Amino acid sequence: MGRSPCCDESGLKKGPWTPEEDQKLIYHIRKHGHGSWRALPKQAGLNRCGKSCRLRWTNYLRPDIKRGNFTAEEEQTIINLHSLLGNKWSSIAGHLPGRTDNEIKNYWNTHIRKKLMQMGIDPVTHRPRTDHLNVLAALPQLLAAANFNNLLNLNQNIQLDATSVAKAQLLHSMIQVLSNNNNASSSLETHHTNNNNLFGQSSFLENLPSIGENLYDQTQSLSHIVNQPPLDSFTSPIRVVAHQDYQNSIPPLISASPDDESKQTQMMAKNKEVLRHTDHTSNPSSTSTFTQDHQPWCDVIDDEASDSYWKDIIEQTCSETWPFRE
DNA sequence: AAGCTATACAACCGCACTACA
DNA sequence: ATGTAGTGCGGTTGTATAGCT
Repeated sequence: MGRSPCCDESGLKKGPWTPEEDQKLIYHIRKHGHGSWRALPKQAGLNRCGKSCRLRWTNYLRPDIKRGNFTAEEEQTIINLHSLLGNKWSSIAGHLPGRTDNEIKNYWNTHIRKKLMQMGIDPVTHRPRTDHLNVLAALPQLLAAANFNNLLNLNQNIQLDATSVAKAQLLHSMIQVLSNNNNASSSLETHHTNNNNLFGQSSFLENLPSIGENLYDQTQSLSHIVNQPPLDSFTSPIRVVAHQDYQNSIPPLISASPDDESKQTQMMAKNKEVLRHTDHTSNPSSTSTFTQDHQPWCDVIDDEASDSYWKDIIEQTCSETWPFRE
């Protein structure tokens, strides 16, 4: 059960590999296989520990490694899988042939994570990074979104796409926050007082309840029509506690109670089970299917870049809440 | 042009686990 | 039952380089 002391030896070289070292390692492995990693450095004439050789080979020199930029599909797959698996980089790598866990981890930390944060998505939870002050800050956009009738014209278009549902869900959740915090008018008024231009109209506060109810009604009726949680209840960052709960009350934007957390945990387990049964191979086609079936909310939004007010909502919400982010 | 800062990525560290003697 | 070797894995660090002042 002990730990390997392989790297404890002194005198072994550390740091970046030289092309000569790479050549030695490649030549040796091609000729003899890696066999025992511990014995390899000596046999190959390398002044490195076996662990270092193994890492260099598996992360960089292996012939089946796919170098170069990640494709949009790969990026999408990573996001989807990360929302289900968390930081299980090796598991994620199993779904991306030719990519290593280290490469995916680095790409996540340097690109995707930042991207999600800029969109107002918490890269850990895959939920919107909002609190009520953010929602308030985004209210100008919400007001614009009150023009929502086009989107929600159910008489004309009963076949709602995922994008519409995602938008409805976002609004729905924001409105819930408003409703929950409507009593906290002191905070609202403070905000209002300090930001006279925030709402752009002095009568905003008086109109707020009716605006909220209107949107609430619309999104509420939408959820009834859809007759299922608006998005995959796990993949969507705005989580739905349970179907019946969703129909009877506004779902919480971010679960706060232990009970909600336990439901979410159950949901996560269920989704992982589904993933295990539907996507347990590493072949690209299954990954592709997964990607399409579980397109996350953030990308639904992203796909609709033309809907600028939605992007504005996300961006402003994000910028108001996390002034310290990159 | 020089210095500073941020970013990206390769490599390392250390814990956990399995297999085996 | 116990200790060691081997390996997997996630987190962290180091370094080269691009971008900015």
